[in-house]
Amino acid sequence: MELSQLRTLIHVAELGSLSKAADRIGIAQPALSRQIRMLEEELSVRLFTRHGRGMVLTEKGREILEHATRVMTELEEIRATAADLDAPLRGRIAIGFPPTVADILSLPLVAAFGKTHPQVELRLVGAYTGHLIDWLHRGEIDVAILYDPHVARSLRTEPLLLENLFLIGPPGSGLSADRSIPFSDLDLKRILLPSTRHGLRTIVEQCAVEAGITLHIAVEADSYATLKDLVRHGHGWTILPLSPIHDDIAAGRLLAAPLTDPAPVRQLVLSYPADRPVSRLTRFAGETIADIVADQVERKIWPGQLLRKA
Amino acid sequence: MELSQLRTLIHVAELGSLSKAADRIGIAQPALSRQIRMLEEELSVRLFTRHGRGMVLTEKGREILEHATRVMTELEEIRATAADLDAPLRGRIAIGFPPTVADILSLPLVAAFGKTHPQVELRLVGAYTGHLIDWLHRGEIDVAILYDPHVARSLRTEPLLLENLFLIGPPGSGLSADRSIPFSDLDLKRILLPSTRHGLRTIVEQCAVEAGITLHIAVEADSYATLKDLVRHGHGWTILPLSPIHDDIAAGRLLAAPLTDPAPVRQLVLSYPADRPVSRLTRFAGETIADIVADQVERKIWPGQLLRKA
DNA sequence: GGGAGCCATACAATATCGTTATATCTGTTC
DNA sequence: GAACAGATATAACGATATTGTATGGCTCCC
Repeated sequence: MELSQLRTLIHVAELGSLSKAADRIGIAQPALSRQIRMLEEELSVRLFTRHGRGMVLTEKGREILEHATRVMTELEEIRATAADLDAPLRGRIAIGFPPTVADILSLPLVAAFGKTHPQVELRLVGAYTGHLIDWLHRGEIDVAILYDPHVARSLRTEPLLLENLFLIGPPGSGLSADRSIPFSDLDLKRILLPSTRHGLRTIVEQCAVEAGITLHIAVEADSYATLKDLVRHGHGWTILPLSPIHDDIAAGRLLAAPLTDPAPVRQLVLSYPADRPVSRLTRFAGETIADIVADQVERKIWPGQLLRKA
Repeated sequence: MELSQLRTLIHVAELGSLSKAADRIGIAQPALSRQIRMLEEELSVRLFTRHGRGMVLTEKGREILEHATRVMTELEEIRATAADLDAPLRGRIAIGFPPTVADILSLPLVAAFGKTHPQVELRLVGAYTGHLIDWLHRGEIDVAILYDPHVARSLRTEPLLLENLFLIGPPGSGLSADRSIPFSDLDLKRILLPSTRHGLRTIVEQCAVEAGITLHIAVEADSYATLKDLVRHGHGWTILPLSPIHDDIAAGRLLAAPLTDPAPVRQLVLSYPADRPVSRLTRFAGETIADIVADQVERKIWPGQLLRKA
C-alpha cells in the first residue's frame, strides 16, 4: 500500500472515472488503473465495480475510502505539527467566495486577520462555484465558501448556512421585509435573473415549478450590479440573497420581501481539499469565516439559518 | 512523504539506531538514513538529534511520531476492513427516534433490513431527545435521530433535515396546504401545545416572540394523539410537524397549513456516539435512515428541506 | 591510540512509475 | 444493427526513484 494509491482511490471514488482522475491529477490513466489494480490485489478486495462508462465504489471500497481519508487527515496533522506552532501565522492564503458572499465577508475577514495574524497575505478570490471547485482541486485556492455542490468526496465540506432568497423591487413597489409574497404572485411579472448556468437560477426555476407558474424572464444578466440597476430603474423584479443589496435597502434604493410557497433557499458550505493537508493557516481562515457568518446571521445582517457543524 | 519513511521513523525511534532498524527491516542503513533525511527536509524539521552512538527523537519528532503511528493504525484498519467477510450483517442494533419520527420511518426501515440483512435484530426505541442522548452515551442505543441538541462533543452528528411545523386545525377550519398563515394570526387563538420541556414548544415560543405576539396556550399535552384529538373536536389549534398526522389529513379528519413570518422549523440530525467505534451494522442503519428520509422528502410525504451530509 | 559502532554521502544497480500504443468493452446515437 | 464515443486494461519501453555497495568521518570505549 502506498500513499499514491490511497490518493488515487480518493480521486477516482469522487469522480467515478479513472480518465477524469487522470486529468485532474495530471498522470496518465493507465498508471492509475494499475495503482488501483495493485491496491485491490494487495488487499484482495474489489474496491470498484467497472462499467462501460466509469467505475463505482463497492461497499467495501466505501469503507476503505473512509480510512484512506483518515490517513490523509493524519498526514495533514503531521505537516501541521511540523509547522511552527507558536508564532503568529504567516504566509499566503487564497480564499474563494461566490461574488455575493465576498461583498459581505471581505471586510470582517480582513479585519480579523489584521488583528491576529497581520503578516498573513490574504488573497480573496471571487468566482462561481464551478470555478472555485476546480481551483480547490488544483491548489490555487486553499479554502472556499461554495453554494452547495453535489458533495465531492475529494472536498471536505462543513455546512455553514441556509440562505434565503428575496424578491427585490424598486422603490414604490410596496415590498416589505415583514410581508411575504407568495411565489405564485410572480406569475405575470417581468423577472430579471442570471443565466441558466447560474445556481441561483436553477433554484428559482425549481420554485416556479413547485408554485405551478411559469416565470417571464425579461432579461438575463449574471452581474448582480446590473440586475440591481435594472430593478432600480423599474425594468422588472429580481430574486437575490440580501447580502449584495443590504446597503441599497438601507439607503432606500431597493426594496425586498421574503418569498414563500415555496421559499427559495440555498445552502452554503465551507470547502477544503481532502487529498491535501490543510495548513494551520487554512484552518484558522475556515474557523474565522464560520465565526463571521454566525455573527452576521445573529445580527440579522445575513438572513438565513445557521447549520451546525457535523 | 511516503509510508516507507513513516515506517522507518517508527522503527528508528523505537530502536534509537538506523543500523539496528536496518537489521530489523532488512534494508541497508544508508537507505534509512536518506529516508529520514528526506522526511526532515520535506517537513523542514529535525526529527532526531544524532550522537556518536545512535539518534534520539526531538520533541517535534515525538509529536510527529504519534501521527505516524496513527497512520499505521489506519492502514491496519484498511487491511482489517478488507479482510472482513462479505457476509450479511448480523447481530442486534437499537435505534432511537423521537415519537413522531418513529411513526414515519419504522415500516420502511424494517422493510429495508428485512430485504438485505434479515438476520439483524432491530430494536426501535421511541423517546424524547433528552432520553435518547442519555441512552446513546450509555450504549443502550447505537444510533438515534434527534431533534437538534446543542451539540454534545461525545456525539457525532450528521444533519438530516429541516422539518417544517404546520398549523393544525379541525375540519371546517379552512386551513389549506397552499395558503400560508402568518404567525401573528395566532394572536387570539386557543393554542394547544406540549409542555415547556418539549423542544417543539421552545421553537414555537421563539416564533411567537419574533412575530410580536403572545400565545394563548389553552392546554398542554405531551401526547400528540391527545393534541390531535383535542383539535379534531374543536378545542383549539396546535402546531406540529406533518409526519404524525399525515394519515389524519389524508382522511380529512384534520387540516394543516404552513406558517410564515416566521416559519417554524426544526432540525433533525443522525447521532452516533463519538467515543465508541461505530460498527458496520450501525453505519448501515444510519445510511439506510438517511436514504429513507431523502425518499420521504422527495415524495413529499415528509415536508422539509434535506440537508446534505458534510 | 586504536578499534568498534554509528551516521552520511557518492555512485551503480535495480525497481517502480509514467507514457505511449493499443485492445476490448459498454453505452449512445443514428 | 452499425458506427462512434467514452471508458478501462494490458503490454512495452523509457524515465525516475529507491536501494545496495563502497567508503569517509565522527564519537565513544577500552
